[in-house]
Amino acid sequence: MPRLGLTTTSVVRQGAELADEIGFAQVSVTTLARRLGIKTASLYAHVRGNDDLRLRIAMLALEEMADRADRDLAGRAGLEALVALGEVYRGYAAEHPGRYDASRFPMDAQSAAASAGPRHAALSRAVLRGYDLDEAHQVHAVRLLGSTFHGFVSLELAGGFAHSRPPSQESWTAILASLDLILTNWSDA
Amino acid sequence: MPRLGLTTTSVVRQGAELADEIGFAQVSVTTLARRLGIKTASLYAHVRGNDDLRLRIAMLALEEMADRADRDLAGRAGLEALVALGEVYRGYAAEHPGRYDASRFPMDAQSAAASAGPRHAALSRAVLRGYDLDEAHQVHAVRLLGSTFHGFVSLELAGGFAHSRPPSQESWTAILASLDLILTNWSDA
DNA sequence: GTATTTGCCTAAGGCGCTTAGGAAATGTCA
DNA sequence: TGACATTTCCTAAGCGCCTTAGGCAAATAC
Repeated sequence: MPRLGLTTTSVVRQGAELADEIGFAQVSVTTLARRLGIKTASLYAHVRGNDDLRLRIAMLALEEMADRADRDLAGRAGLEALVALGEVYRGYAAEHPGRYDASRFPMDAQSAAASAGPRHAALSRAVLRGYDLDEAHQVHAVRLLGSTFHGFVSLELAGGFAHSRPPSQESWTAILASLDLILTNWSDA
Repeated sequence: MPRLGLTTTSVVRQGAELADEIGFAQVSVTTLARRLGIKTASLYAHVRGNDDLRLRIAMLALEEMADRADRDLAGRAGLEALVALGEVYRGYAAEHPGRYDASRFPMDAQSAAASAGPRHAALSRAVLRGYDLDEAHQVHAVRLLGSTFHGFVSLELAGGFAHSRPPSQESWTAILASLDLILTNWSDA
């Protein structure tokens, strides 16, 4: 029997692909093994089990999004940076819906700290540097960005805007403009 | 063997209770049957199966939230109504985390239309009546409210703000004020 | 070329979801 | 009240998924 030369890394990457194809909820050691053409039990050489597999896919997705944001935010500030960061999340969710869902996988504190989660908070703070917020307001602004981006993207992904006009892109643009307005005039609120 | 006199309604209500206690993800015909003190197979007299049970809990949660909003929005307008609507979702999630998670259960178009989902859209539009938005802008504003409320609440529920200062309540207040600012000055954006 | 490690296998136990069919409690109507 | 129909809950059984244990053969180390 020929070997495939799988590693933990490659198995997790294939798991992420599978998530994009059939949905993160359907990804398991069994469905992944089927796709890889091996027996389920064989996967246990690379992954501790079902939860471990799903957790690793989640970590991969968070890393990929952070990498993309690092790249797309370089050299941008203000509204331009805000739009770019939003586009990272929305674009990633559109291209990799399963991975995006995975990134919402609930993690224990240990894994969360080791994940790229903290990088994402730093990315929001980087965008906010282009606005004139003092330290006290900044935390709230970070949370506002996180809430709005995640909220919009997950509603869109779940099909919440699918059967209504106008297309969600218009709302997305309007919402980014609104956020810019808020951040510019934060002190008045 | 004594009968318990279960009905579909009572079974679903107990399922919702169970979701709040152990998390919606853990709710199934098996865990619910255990809690009710009956055999798993017996539940199939009241519910078509696992998915049906979870769907019905989701519909119940949506109805309950809409009822609560109807009650709390009565006689309020403007910022007051905005705060009240936000409080409905955040408060419901705090009191009934499992039910709130259930309300995010992905539904087919058929069930979504039959659910209280449309009532929620109407509730947002009711709040927006207190602001001076023309029809074209209103859709975007509805989506902004939905995104921000859902985004914040689900991040908070997932523990996203748990290990950071200041307490999320402060951010929530700040975010509501921001939304009010946006809605008041929407035309300028 | 031998020894070790590693990748994938088969076998098997346990549990959850679901269907089929039976028995007892409840409801209906003369 | 008593006969019948309905409903509720049961046991039994099949299937699929998750996981562990142990074996064999391919790759690697020396």
